[in-house]
Amino acid sequence: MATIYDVARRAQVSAATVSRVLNGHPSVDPELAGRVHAAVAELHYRPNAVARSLRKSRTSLIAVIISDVTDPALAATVRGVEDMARDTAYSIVLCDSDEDPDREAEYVAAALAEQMAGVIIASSGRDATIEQLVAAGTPVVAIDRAVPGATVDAVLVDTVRGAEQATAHLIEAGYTRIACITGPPHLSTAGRPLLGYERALRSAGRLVDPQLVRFGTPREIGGYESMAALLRSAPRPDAVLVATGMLTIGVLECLLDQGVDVPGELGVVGFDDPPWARLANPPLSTVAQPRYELGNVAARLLVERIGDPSRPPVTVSLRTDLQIRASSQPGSPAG
Amino acid sequence: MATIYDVARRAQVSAATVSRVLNGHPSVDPELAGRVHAAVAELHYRPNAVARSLRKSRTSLIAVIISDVTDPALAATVRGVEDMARDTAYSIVLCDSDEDPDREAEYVAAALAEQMAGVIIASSGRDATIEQLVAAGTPVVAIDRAVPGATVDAVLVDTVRGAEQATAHLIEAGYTRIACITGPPHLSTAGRPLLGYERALRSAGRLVDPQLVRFGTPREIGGYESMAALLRSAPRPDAVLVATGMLTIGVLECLLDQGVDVPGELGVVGFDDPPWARLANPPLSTVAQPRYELGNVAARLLVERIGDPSRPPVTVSLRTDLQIRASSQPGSPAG
DNA sequence: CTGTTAGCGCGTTCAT
DNA sequence: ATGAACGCGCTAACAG
Repeated sequence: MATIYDVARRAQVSAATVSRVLNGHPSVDPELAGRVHAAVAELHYRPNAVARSLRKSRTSLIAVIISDVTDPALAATVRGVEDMARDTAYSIVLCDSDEDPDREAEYVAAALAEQMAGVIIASSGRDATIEQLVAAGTPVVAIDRAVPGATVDAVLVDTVRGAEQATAHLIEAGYTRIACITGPPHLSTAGRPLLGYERALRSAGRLVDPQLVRFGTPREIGGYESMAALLRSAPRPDAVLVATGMLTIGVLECLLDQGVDVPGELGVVGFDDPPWARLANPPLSTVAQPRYELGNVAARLLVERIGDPSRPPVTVSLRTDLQIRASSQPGSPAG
Repeated sequence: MATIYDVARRAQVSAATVSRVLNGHPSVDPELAGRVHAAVAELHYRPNAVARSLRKSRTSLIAVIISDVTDPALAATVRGVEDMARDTAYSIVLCDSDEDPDREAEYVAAALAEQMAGVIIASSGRDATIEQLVAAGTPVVAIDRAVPGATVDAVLVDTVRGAEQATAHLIEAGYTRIACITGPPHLSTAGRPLLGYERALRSAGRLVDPQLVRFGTPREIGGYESMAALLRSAPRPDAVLVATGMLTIGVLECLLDQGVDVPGELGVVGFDDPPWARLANPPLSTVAQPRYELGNVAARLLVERIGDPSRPPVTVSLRTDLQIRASSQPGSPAG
């Protein structure tokens, strides 16, 4: 590969001048600049980004630490980050942590070692991880999680309100024993929908029955098992709110296997609004989340912070959108 | 941040020794190694990966260039790459090209500028893109696409056979006017399933009616529009094979909107086998593809090639698995 | 086995 | 406005 010195020689200038031209430094003789550009083209010169990064102590890489890209909601978020990153000449490094704090810590360590420009992280909850980044002066944006002390920017979805609306809808539809299946209790992403669920019940003068609240393991299997447990309990619930898209799939698989009639025997509202929600049998009511926008906003905040590290941290909360379909309306024709 | 010299000073050794210890170089006095490790711990020293990369003219980054990570099939592939990459201490840089050759070229340029260790690419078809990588000596693995001249390693799914089996199944189920909706004609990923479809028809002594073959634009919308066009045509098809997961969603949306009875009025076999396939109304028959494994194998090949650039290129072909459900069996109870 | 030296390619002083 | 010199942090030669 040609270096900046090769270009300099060919253009009859110094390497410093080549550098200036390439970085759009203002005061350079147009004549020389022309020669430089010509030499660059002739040699197919491409600046070495690694050398530049070493010199500037900063790469143009943004780490995105999430649990798993195969979760469609997270893939959408990643895509939102990437589109913004591209516009601002950053590349993204994908880090799937599977909610494992140790793996998350490894990725954070890598981000530090690689001198990444910033990190967007859906933290599984160990505060020390984010603190390490902050301590190193690396710009961070937390997603899906409020950070205690608000030391960093954060972008989240108002799942409290989303769950509250969904639960209110189920109550209004006439369901009386409404269950809630959410994620592992140690994740804050699990607690927030639960809060909304409880809030709606209380607003309607209902009691919260602990028997009807289940904390599933992540992914489909958690939804499947939690639903199975609920069906075995007595008395059975007559409706269920499921707090993530992945859990929702497991719940529906369980209901299919058990031959439960939806929405007659059991009303269902899921989370996330995948394209197949209306193709399901019956069409599935969901709490739609702006996952792409979440990533996009997070990336914007990160880029802003890289540009101005002293800006006070902000927290952005995005709203959900309740999509009512047949699965939560007992009066409508069943599938 | 502490540098290798800080560690050297504190451990009373030279920087070279520190480097040797850190890189597991064989012959170093255990005594000195101990001092180095102690100093590393005390200073919280973390090697600067950028400096190392500059020195070695190679980073530990692998670029994964695909069309769009929000396609679940591609997300699974990316995950397959990442798991293998993690095991071998690489990080992955995600590049969504949206099938745009220009954007793809940009990402390739970035991979070169960033001195990435290798590239895994689902190329949209411009040969020059891959050639550029090869010319620069960057290890490449092509996925979902055979490369002319077999100059690089490739991993693909035998969609020819998958489509052939699916079509044969539709014929056997009694359908007589079987249509095929595939991707844009300029993508080789579109042509291969088509080939299998035609092959199955010919084997059964049927003619291939060009009216029944549609090349959709990518994503759901392409499936929707192609299906709508087929429904307007006369005589209508009585079955359809859809060659990608994203197109399949669009097709099903169209059928739902048009109130077409599946599988009675129209039999459907889709591609990819998402968890929701059995939750659909009616449960969807699909050609399941080993997408995770595809990425995993591609990553393994890439790592091998990085280790031994002279190894002759290989092409690996993975098999599909036909999942027969209600959508392609007119005899079974409709949804 | 260890230390000294050199240089990966670039951006940025400091002079001119 | 331009060029010379230096150093970002590390590892690979080479000596010893």
